[in-house]
Amino acid sequence: MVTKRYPTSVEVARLAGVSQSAVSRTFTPGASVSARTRDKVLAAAETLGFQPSLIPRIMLTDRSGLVALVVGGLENAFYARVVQSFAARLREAGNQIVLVPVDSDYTLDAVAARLAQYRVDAIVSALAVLSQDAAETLSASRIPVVSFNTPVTAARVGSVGSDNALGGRQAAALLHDRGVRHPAFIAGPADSPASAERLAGFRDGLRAAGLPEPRVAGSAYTYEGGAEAAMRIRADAPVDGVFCANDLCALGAIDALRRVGRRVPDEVRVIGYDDIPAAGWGGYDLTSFDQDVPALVEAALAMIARMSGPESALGERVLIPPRLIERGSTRA
Amino acid sequence: MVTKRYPTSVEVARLAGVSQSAVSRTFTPGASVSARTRDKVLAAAETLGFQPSLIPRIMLTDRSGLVALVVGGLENAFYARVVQSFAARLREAGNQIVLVPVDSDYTLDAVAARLAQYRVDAIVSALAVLSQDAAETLSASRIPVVSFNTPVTAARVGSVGSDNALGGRQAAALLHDRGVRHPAFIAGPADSPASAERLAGFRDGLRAAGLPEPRVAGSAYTYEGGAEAAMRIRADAPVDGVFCANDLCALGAIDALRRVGRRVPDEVRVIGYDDIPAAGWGGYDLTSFDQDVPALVEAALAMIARMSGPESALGERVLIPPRLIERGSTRA
DNA sequence: TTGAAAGCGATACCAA
DNA sequence: TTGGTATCGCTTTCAA
Repeated sequence: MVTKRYPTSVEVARLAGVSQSAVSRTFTPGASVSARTRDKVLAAAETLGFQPSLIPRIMLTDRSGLVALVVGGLENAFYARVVQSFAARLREAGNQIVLVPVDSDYTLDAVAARLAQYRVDAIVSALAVLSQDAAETLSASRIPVVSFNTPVTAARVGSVGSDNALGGRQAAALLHDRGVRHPAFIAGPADSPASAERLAGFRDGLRAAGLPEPRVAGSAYTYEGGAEAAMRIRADAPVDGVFCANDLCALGAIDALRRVGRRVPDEVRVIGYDDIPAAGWGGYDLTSFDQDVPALVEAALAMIARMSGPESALGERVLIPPRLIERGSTRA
Repeated sequence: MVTKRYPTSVEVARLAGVSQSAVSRTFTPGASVSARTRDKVLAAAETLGFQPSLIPRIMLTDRSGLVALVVGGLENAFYARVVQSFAARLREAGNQIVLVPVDSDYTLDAVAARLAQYRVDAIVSALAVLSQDAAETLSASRIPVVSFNTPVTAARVGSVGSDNALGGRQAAALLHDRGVRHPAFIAGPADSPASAERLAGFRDGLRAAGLPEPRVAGSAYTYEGGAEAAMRIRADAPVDGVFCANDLCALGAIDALRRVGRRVPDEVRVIGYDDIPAAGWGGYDLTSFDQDVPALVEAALAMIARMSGPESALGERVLIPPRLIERGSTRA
């Protein structure tokens, strides 16, 4: 025999000697119930351990109060912070987070369908890379989608991101100011739009400062990737300033450079992106860009609210200016 | 006017010219439908963009397929890994994760009620500290609860954790072996059971090795906390070996010690716990304990399965032996 | 203020 | 293989 798990409003009503409707009203803020009835109901509910189910309400309203957060790579502290920030704001709004960690785009199709079946109210993709195909799959679910740091064009899909080009330009200006003559860029995955935008801005800034084209090496947005890329760049040419697509890469690069005897920042200046906690740690003291996660999250939620209305905002994009956090890794 | 968000099986049935039951069967694996009917249904479903709702099924079965994961401090890479590991296994089982980041115990009461209303199938608490009160709140929800790294006693609440005492003993043995004479322990928060157990084991091990009682300083399981604690210990006495309650503390301690000119590992050996990625980074090369997250997760899921049955396992506890990962911070 | 009754959108059983 | 119908636990009219 299957154990009955939850008491229902009917059982509470029976115990309290009132109608089921009375129970429902007691748990509906602002409904009209007499104090006497309410007390009886609450007493009965207490005895039975009754918690009104939210499920029927979802059925009635098609709104679940669930917001899906699709993430890859929580090991990057930046995304951990994004999740925390979302969580805090969504909780204030009474929503729950459905976390969907994803390894690659491949699993995203199945995920989108599943989320639709749960009637989630919105999907936030915090994937470093979101393919156009995947975006369209999500778009087809008719659920408002906001993509973090990946501009995509599809109906009911908006995007919010750091102003990467601006950050890139600032990085170039700072390195120039610190006397760098031979700049390099350690990129993220080839298909990462954020990395591409940071590089584009970096190039613009270098050009404006009269500096040469940067050496470029790709990595994987990871510590190890940054270390390898730094070695490839170094074998290539004399480099005295490196802008990295994110902090994890930058930390790997710093360690790799030091391992082969290059001094940071004395011989090579390094800049990262994200301002993760480790950037401030003793041995690194990494100059970086704070993406302003709270502002990003705020913008994402506002966009979702707009898209949840009858008319669907299409392809909207919001950029948040990053804040340069200067530390020791760019000392002149 | 409210926009209708999702097409229903009735609408699909009408369009396909079949009964609603036929639609349901088409989407029920292993149900008997003729190929002809199924094709008509699928075509209609495709046109309308129909995805069968999971909500009615939850109502019928009281099983949502939702598992709640309560976490504090995702900024600790260890918990990020725990979440990823859970996610992977739960997805295989067809479950979704409801992520509940929590700042303190205080919010946990509201959280438990909310989760009960969503009819989540289980709750996993990966909080570093779970008070007895909070455990009882969760227990009262009648939902199976598994607590990570925090032994608690309450009905339907089990716990899974690293064998912290064993780790502590191994840490003592290793330090002794490396010639340490003046040991210290940097603890987590005063109410953290994991920290207390690691310390207890460490004390046992030191005693067995004929070493003196360790100096002890509390911290907050953070980088900054570890740095401060290291300074307090140092002001106190000559210390040449430090076992830290977790890696984050250990990294902070290493940086703080080096800042004041102590050489690690030459003058002071350091051991952490968790084996987070940063432990392997160049400047640190921190010896640590791998808690074996996959095994912990496996054990937690098995426990949940047992508790979901009719009879509720009470206060069960499973310990997983940690693996010592020796690196440069404990070179003799 | 209260109770009765009609849905919400699926599943599952029953006859046909 | 099919279609009709009861059912899950609520919220929401509608009368009383």
